[in-house]
Amino acid sequence: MGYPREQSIQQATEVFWLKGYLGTGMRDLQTAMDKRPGSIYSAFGSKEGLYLEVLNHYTDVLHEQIMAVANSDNTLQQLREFLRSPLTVDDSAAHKIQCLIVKTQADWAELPEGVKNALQTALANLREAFKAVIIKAQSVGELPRELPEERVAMWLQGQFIALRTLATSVALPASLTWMADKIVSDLTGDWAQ
Amino acid sequence: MGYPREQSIQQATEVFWLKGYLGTGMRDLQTAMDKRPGSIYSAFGSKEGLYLEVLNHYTDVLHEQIMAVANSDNTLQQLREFLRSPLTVDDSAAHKIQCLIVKTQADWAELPEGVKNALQTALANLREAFKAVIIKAQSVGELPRELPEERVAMWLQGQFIALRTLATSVALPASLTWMADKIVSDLTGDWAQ
DNA sequence: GTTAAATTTGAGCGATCGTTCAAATCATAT
DNA sequence: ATATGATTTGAACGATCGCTCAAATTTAAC
Repeated sequence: MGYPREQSIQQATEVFWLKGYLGTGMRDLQTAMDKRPGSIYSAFGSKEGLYLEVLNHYTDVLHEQIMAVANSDNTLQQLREFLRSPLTVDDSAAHKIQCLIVKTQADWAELPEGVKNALQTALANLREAFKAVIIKAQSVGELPRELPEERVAMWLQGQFIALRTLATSVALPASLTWMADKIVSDLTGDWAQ
Repeated sequence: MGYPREQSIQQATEVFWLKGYLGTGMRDLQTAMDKRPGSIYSAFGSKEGLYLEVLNHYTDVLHEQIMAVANSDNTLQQLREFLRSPLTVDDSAAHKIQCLIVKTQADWAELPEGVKNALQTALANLREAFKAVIIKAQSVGELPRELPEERVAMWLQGQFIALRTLATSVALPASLTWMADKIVSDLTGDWAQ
């Protein structure tokens, strides 16, 4: 029972990531998961319940990726790789570039209360992970000690969002790689190229 | 006939901005515009047609704001003001912070082809306006001549998107003002504060 | 004041939405 | 083999979706 559930969540993730929360219909999910409505509802309760599990899984994966940066040596180098990595996917996975949280947040006014809360929590969790990156970079001497960590973490999260959003509409990977590098430069504080 | 049409577009803008393209129903628009369906359809053809006029109007206003920065003296100072300005609206207008184009783009996979094209065009137009700001700043000596203008314009558009997106979920205006200032600092190249 | 054209009205169309639930099927234990 | 519980099925519900169009109303011209 455990494994098929994980698989269902991943299939549902594909759909929500492609179509958004409002744009995804239960029938889309039924097709992607190859399950009938009663089955989905007994397992997840509602469209909202299914989305919440999808969001949790998505956030966990992203959180781990960022914490891997924070736990590495050469933090800034790993951060640069992290920022660059999603910009090279093939066209068929183009919808996976945009941050799922930001994408869902666009439907804010129409979302169930539970989804709104989960989005806020997810954003805060990821901001904490970015903060861990900052602090680690400070501890290894790659960043100055006297930074306002909270604000820099928010700024870094904003840069991540900007990169992922631009990547959905800007066709040139070289420009995005350039921007990823500039972000790291702006983090350290000198304008390099 | 001309003026009421303008008024209708503004009322429709409110709804689309609050609820997004998919989240907005014709009945929401009928209520906001105080018109019955046949009237709206004879004037705008379809929900898509109405949205396209809304998007055009929104883009025009934003384009003018950015060009006002480009046409001012003290370009970077005006840019800072422009980046700061939307972060101080009251809560009832909170939905007007997020960029309408980015918000609509989140529903990408489910949008009519005409809306997709219009979004791409709008983003490109605004990027041109940001580029005009860069070039003006160069011409008055506030930025170095040898910048890659296209990429910096894309970067600046990304910063704008990041600020507006963060502002919808971060409660502290001071942090966002700090970030707006950092954006201008990163544009000139030195890490101030 | 009458007429013709332009505009608005609002009931209602077919399609799709999220969801339910009785019945069928599958799994497990004895 | 058979009984029992867990799971899945799929038809169908009420609500809402974008949209249509004949009828009513408003506007403009003479």
